[in-house]
Amino acid sequence: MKTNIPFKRFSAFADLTPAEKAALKDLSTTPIRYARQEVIRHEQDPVDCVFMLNEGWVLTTASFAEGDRQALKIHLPGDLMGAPSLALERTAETITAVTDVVASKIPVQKLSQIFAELPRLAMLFFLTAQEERVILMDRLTSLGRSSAKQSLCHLLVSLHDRVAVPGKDGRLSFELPLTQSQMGDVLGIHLVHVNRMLRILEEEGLIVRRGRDITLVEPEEIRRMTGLPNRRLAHNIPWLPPATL
Amino acid sequence: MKTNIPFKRFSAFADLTPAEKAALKDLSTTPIRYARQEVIRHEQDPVDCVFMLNEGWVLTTASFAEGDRQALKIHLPGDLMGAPSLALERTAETITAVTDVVASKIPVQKLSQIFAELPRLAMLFFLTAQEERVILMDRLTSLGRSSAKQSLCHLLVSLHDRVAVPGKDGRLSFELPLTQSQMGDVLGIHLVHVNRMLRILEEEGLIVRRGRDITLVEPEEIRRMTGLPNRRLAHNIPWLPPATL
DNA sequence: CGTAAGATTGACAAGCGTCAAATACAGTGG
DNA sequence: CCACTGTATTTGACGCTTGTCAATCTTACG
Repeated sequence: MKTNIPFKRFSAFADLTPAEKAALKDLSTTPIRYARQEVIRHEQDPVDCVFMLNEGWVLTTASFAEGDRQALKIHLPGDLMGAPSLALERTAETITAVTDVVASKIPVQKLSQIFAELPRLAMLFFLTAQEERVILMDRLTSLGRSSAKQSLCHLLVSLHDRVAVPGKDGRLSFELPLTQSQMGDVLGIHLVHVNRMLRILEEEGLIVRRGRDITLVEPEEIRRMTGLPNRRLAHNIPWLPPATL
Repeated sequence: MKTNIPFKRFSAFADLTPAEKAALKDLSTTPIRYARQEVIRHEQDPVDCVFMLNEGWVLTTASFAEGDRQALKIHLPGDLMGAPSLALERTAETITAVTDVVASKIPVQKLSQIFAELPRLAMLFFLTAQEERVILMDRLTSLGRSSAKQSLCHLLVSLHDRVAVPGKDGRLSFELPLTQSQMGDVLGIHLVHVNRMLRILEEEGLIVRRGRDITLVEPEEIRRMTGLPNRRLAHNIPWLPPATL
């Protein structure tokens, strides 16, 4: 059940036809390498493309007054990056490489062409945007209604669900390349408090940390603690526009 | 420069052709009336339509543990409601009438038809979803990085920008049908604290309240206090798919 | 081996939540 | 028109979560 990395999230909604796969492959230009910490696109820049992330972790942030910033999205390979700014005159988000990264530009004209020629694919773009709204809505709920500890749990299970793979001991674990400061930017709390909460979760035996590796010992317990419902994506949506072969 | 209320936000991005206008008009079924406080759609319901709001104020919320809830969006006439849940098996959002409301259902099949036949309109739906993401991102920043007072300012200017009309004294003011408890749901703070912050803003001479009417005496000062940048929507986007006449 | 970035810890202060009670207001029925 | 009743607003007191400041310790890396 392995799919092409780019746009892998589309396959949740529908199986792509050859024509659709070809169009997606044709979408991006030459992949570009970015070093750790490098800014891929800065906020206030003019909008002329979106990005497809091929390798590495990327953080999208909005800057607030005086050095404070809020992380808006943690991007993993297969993610479309920078799309929200399509609606704006100037970019709202700074896109920064967390690790070494490979990404490719997608010119807006190419996106437009998809909408003109492959309506079902266009709908998948639309649905992915709605999915991102749901993710933001859940984060808003987490930030607004729960404690820092609960928000941290939400962050950890979300990442766990996206990237965890079985380790030697059979337990699911993953490498977390974010600094505690960056996690604070995601959660809207200060790094000192991130550290406190991580220590508490570790003392409670819910997680284990070794270097950058993190293991959720009790993933379902942690998920319960978030206070948020489990979302299930729509699959094989029956009402999509007809597929182009 | 008056436009049809439904989908009025589309006109920010492009001028609609007659065929596009006709398709939008054909989109919704018979308008339905909902009384104040009535639930239009409950979370966990199956997803079979979205809604167009024609009249009144609507609050979209997600429930958290034990009576706590987070407001995700304040809907005003012309807004598409319930779209994020299109990506899900079950609805994520409870849609509730704040005032008496008129809204119409849009079956998903009709939406699909638009994508199949009117690519430029499809792109406008896509861009509106991205705009909503930006709005959520700014709210996330506001919640995560600023004080309750600043968040409240953000809420007030946002509503001001959307609905304020000149009053007798020439100042812009508007009717705010939300209770302080509902405002707390929006801001992720408790109603008691909403009240405190409103009083402080009033003591500072930044706002004036009379019943449900609220006037921003110093709108630009309040906007500055939010700490967020002014966003400007893209206008007359040059790269849209060709229009269908 | 030296340096810088990140992690950790402690002490204290501030913002906001929580509880509780009083007041104002709107809608309803007599 | 008024009394009644539920809902929304307002205010005060107090405590907990989180922010802030500062110092130390660890790790990564040249």
